[in-house]
Amino acid sequence: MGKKLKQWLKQDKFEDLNQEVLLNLFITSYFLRSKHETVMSKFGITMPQYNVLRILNGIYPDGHPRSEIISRMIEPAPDVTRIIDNLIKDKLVERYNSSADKRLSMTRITEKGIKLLNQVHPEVKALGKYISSVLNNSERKKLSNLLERIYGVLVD
Amino acid sequence: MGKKLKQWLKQDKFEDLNQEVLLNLFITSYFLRSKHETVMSKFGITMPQYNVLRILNGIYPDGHPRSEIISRMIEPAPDVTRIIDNLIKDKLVERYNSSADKRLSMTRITEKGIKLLNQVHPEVKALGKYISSVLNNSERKKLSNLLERIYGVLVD
DNA sequence: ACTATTTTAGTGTTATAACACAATAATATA
DNA sequence: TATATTATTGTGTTATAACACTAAAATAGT
Repeated sequence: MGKKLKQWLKQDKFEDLNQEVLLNLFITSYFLRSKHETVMSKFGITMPQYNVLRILNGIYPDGHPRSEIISRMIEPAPDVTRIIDNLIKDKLVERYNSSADKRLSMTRITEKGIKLLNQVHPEVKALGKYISSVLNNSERKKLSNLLERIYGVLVD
Repeated sequence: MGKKLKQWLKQDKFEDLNQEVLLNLFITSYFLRSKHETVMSKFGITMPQYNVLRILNGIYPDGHPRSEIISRMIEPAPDVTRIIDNLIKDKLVERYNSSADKRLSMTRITEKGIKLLNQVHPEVKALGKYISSVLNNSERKKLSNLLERIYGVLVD
């Protein structure tokens, strides 16, 4: 119990169970995010960029205003403007103006962006399969449920 | 099931259970890290800085070489040199040379650093109590166990 | 209809992170 | 012992993140 945690941190005791959960959560997230980033870098994009592409792909052929993109991100980034700027440089997305609300700066994914996403997708899915290789169906459901209860109060 | 996740991402369906677990993990980690960072910023330090202080506190009055600090971090940072530089500016840690191995740049926490850590500690613990307010004892143990099994292969 | 407030985007600046590289010391090998 | 390899740290550079601020347009209130 807590053996892996001890190995990771080279530490042999912890404050209490809460701290143990907290640390395990951070470590697991870091572990998986690293793997994720490795995949993304193979395609020349970063995690936040992938996130934006994924969101825009969901509403293609329409686009989203900047604020909407932020609110749909896993980790809302304050600097989405520059993330989009960089995606535009690579022609993976494009900006256009909303006729309804002139303040809004809309962004939509391009065909090149979709093509890239389709290449990335299988590798992301393979990464997901790793999880099912270590946890069975009911365990994954249980884990998902426990996690949602932690951040759940926020979205109540 | 997956209701909170849907609310967070404003998305109504997911690839599969693996993706659901992955997303919930990232979101929960982000959620807790944000709370953590808010606490830290009240004391004028960042998360990586807190991490280093916590590690050095564990071996006080001795110190650790840079490489050892990195290997004990939750998220190993490549740029620990500068993190330490900043901590030295605030006199929270200090450098000294190892007589055994002249390559090593040792760092130890100062009394001021320990004092700060003692102030931060109750607030971090309060954050931990949040977890026990939403998950009971056996649930936290279960969660911890499931998480360790995900990153566990790495430290085998 | 006019004014105040709110929402939204982008920019400028500073700090931090990521990555490659150089320098020095220890260790391994011949 | 002499040399090659490895380990460790620090620096230089570039890119990204964080934060405050400005400007413009929409909305609310009078």
